[in-house]
Amino acid sequence: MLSESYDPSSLEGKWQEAWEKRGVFNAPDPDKDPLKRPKYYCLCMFPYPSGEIHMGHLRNYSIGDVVSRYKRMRGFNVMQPIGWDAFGLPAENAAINRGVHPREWTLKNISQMQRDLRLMGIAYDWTREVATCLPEYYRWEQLMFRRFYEQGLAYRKKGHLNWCSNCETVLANEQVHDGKCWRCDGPVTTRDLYQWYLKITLYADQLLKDHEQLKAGWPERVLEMQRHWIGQSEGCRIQFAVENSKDVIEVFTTRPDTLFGVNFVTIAPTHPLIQSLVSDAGVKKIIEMLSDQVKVMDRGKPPEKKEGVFTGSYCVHPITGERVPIWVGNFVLMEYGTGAVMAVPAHDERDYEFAGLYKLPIKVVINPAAGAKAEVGKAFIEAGILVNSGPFTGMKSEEAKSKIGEALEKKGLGERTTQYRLRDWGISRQRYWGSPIPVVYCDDCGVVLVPEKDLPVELPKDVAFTGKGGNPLEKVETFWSVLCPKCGKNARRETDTMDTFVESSWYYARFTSAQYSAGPFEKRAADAWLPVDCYIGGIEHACMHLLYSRFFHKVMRDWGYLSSDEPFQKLLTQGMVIKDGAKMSKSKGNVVSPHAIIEKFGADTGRLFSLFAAPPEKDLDWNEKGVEGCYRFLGRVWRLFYQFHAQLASPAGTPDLSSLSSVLHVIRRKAHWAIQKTTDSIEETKFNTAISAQMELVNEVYLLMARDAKAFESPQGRFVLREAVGVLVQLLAPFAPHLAEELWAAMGNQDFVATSVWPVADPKLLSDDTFLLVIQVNGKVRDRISVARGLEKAQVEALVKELPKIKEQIAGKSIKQFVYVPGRLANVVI
RNA sequence: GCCCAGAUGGCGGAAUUGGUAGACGCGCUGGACUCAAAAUCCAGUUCUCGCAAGGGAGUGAGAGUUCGAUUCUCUCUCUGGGCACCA
Repeated sequence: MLSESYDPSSLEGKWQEAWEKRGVFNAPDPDKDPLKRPKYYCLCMFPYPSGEIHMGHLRNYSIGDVVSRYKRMRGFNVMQPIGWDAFGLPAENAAINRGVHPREWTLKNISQMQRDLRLMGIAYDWTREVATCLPEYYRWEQLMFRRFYEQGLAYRKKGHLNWCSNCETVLANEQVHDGKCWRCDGPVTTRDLYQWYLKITLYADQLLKDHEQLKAGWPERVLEMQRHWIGQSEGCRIQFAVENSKDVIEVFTTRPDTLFGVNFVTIAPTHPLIQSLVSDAGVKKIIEMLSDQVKVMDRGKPPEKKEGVFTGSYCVHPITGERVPIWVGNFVLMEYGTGAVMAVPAHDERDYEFAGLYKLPIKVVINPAAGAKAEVGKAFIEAGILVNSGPFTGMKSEEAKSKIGEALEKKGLGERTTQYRLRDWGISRQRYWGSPIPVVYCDDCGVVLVPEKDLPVELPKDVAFTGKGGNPLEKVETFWSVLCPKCGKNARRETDTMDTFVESSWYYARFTSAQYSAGPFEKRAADAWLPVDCYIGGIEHACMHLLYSRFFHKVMRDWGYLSSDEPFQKLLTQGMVIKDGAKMSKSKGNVVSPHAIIEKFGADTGRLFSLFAAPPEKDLDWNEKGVEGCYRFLGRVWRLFYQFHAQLASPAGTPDLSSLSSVLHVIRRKAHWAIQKTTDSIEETKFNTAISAQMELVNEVYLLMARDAKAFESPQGRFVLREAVGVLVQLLAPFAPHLAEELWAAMGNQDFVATSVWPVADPKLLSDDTFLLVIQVNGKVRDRISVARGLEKAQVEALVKELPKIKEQIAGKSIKQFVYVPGRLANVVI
């Protein structure tokens, strides 16, 4: 028995329970699906369990839920899992600030957020839930680390690293924002530490090339960002022998064609050869100064002005044999290329500026090609024709690039290579709350992997969190004091833990067989489910997470763990939730809690608004009035249904539909139009327009009700009404699933609307015999008439010319042209 | 500085990809219902001139292509995001 007014609180919990009890959203593996449906793996980026769900989550999961509920109704075997990205710094900070153990804090947050997600009614397969902080999960990561190491894909090196003294942890370059720690905003200094690295650079080429496979499903701007992040450039490594020394300075250049224009070589202040090249103590000091500046630059800020100093040493030009002075420049980065550049001031802007600053010679070796022009007082950086370049004079830049490269290769003084901007991924973190790196250091044996049988290396529970003095694990002797697995002597366990991006690099694969206990995941299941068909999350992950997981996927493929090349077929990046012009955040005090919204209006309303207010990829402006509007719409649906629920409660029979009254015909057409529009909009991931189509359908029915209340009483009227309302309920099901389920049941259906078959529009009801012809004169709309389809241009022209309004316009003027677009408009050009 | 994205009523946003600009929602105005209010239903709502019929302007600014431009091209301004002396 339906209540008179829409009361979400009385029905949402009921349906959530019913779905879960019947396991409606639990997906059998595709190769074991009794219904043999095609698979659809829909995944939202899993949350960090920070405590409460926020609006960004509500939005993210509402989007994912529309996709997965829609696909299910379209006949797919949909798997939408959920889990927890549960390692990370906030838990450790909570331990420091509030004395709660990170594990307790995290697990408590998880159970809180599980409740929240259930309240939202998201269609999750809870049987596949994972939490990355549990040994059942991270043990496999340790196993994979072993493989990385065994295959030379993991290595240790001392690095010049960003150090946050606040968090007492190393930060990746990309985790430093404005010279501050991205998480705590504390100041960043530098430190030299041994770190574990994963060789993502080895896959740079593939990560770039396989963009080809992603073109159709990923937003172009994300690919663009990754392209820049990987930063491929073709060029040459060239060796400049240091005069009177065995040392060699190697440079990388994308312009070997300008080799004869080298006036000097500039090396980074942190270049390893500095000590041997610079003798004078005063000069050393300046270089130290420069070196400090480069450290600043490493953190994201270029030096205000170029500075440099002559080392006093020379090197030898690889082809001409000329003496080339060696300078140190504060703008040369040790991290990119070789830490040294050949300076060609005539054809490089930075070198030009530097040469001007220190009054260095500028030798022109490229002339503009015919038609092009060089500007006076500037470097000519484009390609052209070589001059003053010995045997290469007269060649075009492109040709010279390969010819000079060849010549260098012959002499053994250079090679053509591809250079990447991408750096290897440092994964060591000096933190407690992460997966231990399964390594032991032995004085005799060196680096020794923890044997597979001893995995997982579990985090000790009894640890003190003071917030001072580095990683708490270093103070747990029972943890780090171990016997060498190889020789049995006293040894020391690695106390660094892994970057949490490691966990999120393969969780999507774990979901395919979350309970599997013989490996990270079962190959059969992974191959059955992967790649993820639709991956949904924030654009901020464009370069880090989305590159790391692509890298992991390829490595796992090469190990034979799975067979696909790419993890995510389609990527949907969603915008931020904004309120009063700023991102919703605690610090800004403009947070609206999803809880409050669910309590006041129900989950359906919250979901609906987050989908209606903006298309997914755009920022969403939170507006309480708009939320009320969505609530009103659902109420309108409810009242419409309530008014007729006696008629709607059972099937309407099959009356003759060939002679419908015009109002009923209009309703039918609108219902089928709404099916088509909603379907198209969802396919294009424009959920806002899908919802507006449903609103239009409701408005149409209301209008008829107001004008001809008895129209629905005839057998045909009953049929049309039931068809329209039934369609509406189904179209609404991915957006407002609880309400839809309630009304579906009230229509006498025994199954769930969630598993019902998505309606299909009747094409006959989508087109019309006539259309509204727009008539323009010189491109300006002057009239509109309804005309039959299929008229010839001449017929239309005759028709148009007789219209009084048009006659008036063309009186006394000659017609230059008559444009007719069938089905749309006519334009009279006078 | 470089790269990417964007700019449409009072507001959030539509527009079949070159063909009626402003769907849908919010807000506002008026009406019905009510003793009244709320809720609900109906109507109107880009600006501007006009009593009206009707005219004019209009998608950040300026130019261009076209019968026709929110859509394509160029220049500029602003906003958001990313990267940064990348050789």
